[in-house]
Amino acid sequence: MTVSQKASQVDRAYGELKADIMANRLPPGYQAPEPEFAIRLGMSRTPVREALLRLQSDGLVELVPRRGARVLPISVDDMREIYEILTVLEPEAAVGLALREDKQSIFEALNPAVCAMEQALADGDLEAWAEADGQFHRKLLECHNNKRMNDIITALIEQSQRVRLITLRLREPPHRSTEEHREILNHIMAGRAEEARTAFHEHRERAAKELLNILEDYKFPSL
Amino acid sequence: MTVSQKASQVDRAYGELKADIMANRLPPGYQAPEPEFAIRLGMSRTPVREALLRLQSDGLVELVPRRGARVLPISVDDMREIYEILTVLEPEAAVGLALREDKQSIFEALNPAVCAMEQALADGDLEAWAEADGQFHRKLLECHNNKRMNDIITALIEQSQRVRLITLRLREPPHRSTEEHREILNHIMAGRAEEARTAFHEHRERAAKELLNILEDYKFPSL
DNA sequence: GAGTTAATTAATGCATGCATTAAATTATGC
DNA sequence: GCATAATTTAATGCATGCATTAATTAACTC
Repeated sequence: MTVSQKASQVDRAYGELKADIMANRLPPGYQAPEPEFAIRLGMSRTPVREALLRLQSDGLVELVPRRGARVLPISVDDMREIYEILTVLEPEAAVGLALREDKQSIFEALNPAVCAMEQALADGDLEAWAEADGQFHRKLLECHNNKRMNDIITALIEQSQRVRLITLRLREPPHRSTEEHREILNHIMAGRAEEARTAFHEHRERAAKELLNILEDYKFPSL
Repeated sequence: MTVSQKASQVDRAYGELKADIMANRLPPGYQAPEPEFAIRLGMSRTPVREALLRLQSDGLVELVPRRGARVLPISVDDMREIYEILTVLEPEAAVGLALREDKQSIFEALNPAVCAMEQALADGDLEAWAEADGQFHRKLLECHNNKRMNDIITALIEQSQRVRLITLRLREPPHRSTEEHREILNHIMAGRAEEARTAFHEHRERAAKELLNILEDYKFPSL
């Protein structure tokens, strides 16, 4: 059994604030002094501050001297930054998997996610699709044994999560994207490392372009 | 003039500890409880803890519950992780520069560093060479406008800094490496994006192999 | 009324104290 | 002796208090 590490106040604060931010309950731009968060969470400033510092290093929040913490908005430029990194790092992880021996475990980790995407697409369930998509990317990283890369990518995805949530409904049903995932998995399983890289790279590139277009079209002030 | 933001205790603690770690005055594996650092630095636990948290998110230190903070050793596997990321990210930054319009400012930023490397090599001054090398990589990132990428790479380089310091003397004079830098700069200036990427990629790959070989040959327990 | 200065308010940085609880140490039983 | 239990020690998590200082508001002069 998991030794349910009774969560510290810091963990609670971090978890709740992060969840609130990601779900847009604490919208981008929201700003409040530490004491306010402390009251809201029913604890003293000390653990709250530590949680805010973590969120800051996650890139979700900014601590502005004298004015408290501000939930960071995400601009088009931020998305560009994020996608530039994702488009080279994730494909590299895929390459790593393609070169691995124990393909079976990889398949077991990734195939369910791809199947779930296909199913969700057929059902027209966008939420489920997004969840499965996230699953695929998380599992892929998990299989690739590079903790640092995993952490980096995870943080970037979390930063861009809110934008993706919003744009999810503004785009066409993700047929293409779903196929690409299947294709990437096939390349990995067949050990075609460079093909896997290219496919993944194009996948992210296309996604990035699509997203940036939407953002520019709709002229979101900041998200 | 710069409004010399009087440094907070946290900044001081962070700065000193980081410097001590990077210079191996606090050697990898060194572990001490928070109060000890506090005494050493002549301040209370509060700012020390915050500094340690920062160092933890930098990947230089680990906070072990009940046993204080431990300076993280770097293993061969860590170096692999780090170089896997660097070998794809930095070349991407070089591509970015190769595609830029304002080549002049790029040249002005990077050329001095390459010249310094060439000079230091001629002088047989390894320290100066390493410094110039660092300079080149820092400037390159600075020119490329991707703050996130900059932060990520900087953190990774800092993590591996100590190892590089040690291995610096165990390798051949860096003729090849110096030439590669010149070559990369030439590609960037000529707008040959993909060539810049390849050259940089190979540069990092070679450096990584060299380093990993040394580490394996000398069987460093952990650094 | 505009601009300046004084007074007030409140956020933060840091120190400190204390309860909790894990480690370490000592004592105890077999 | 060795294993276990009891005791002591000490690190940490968190709350709190206070001095400092930036923002804000009020007062005041011209």
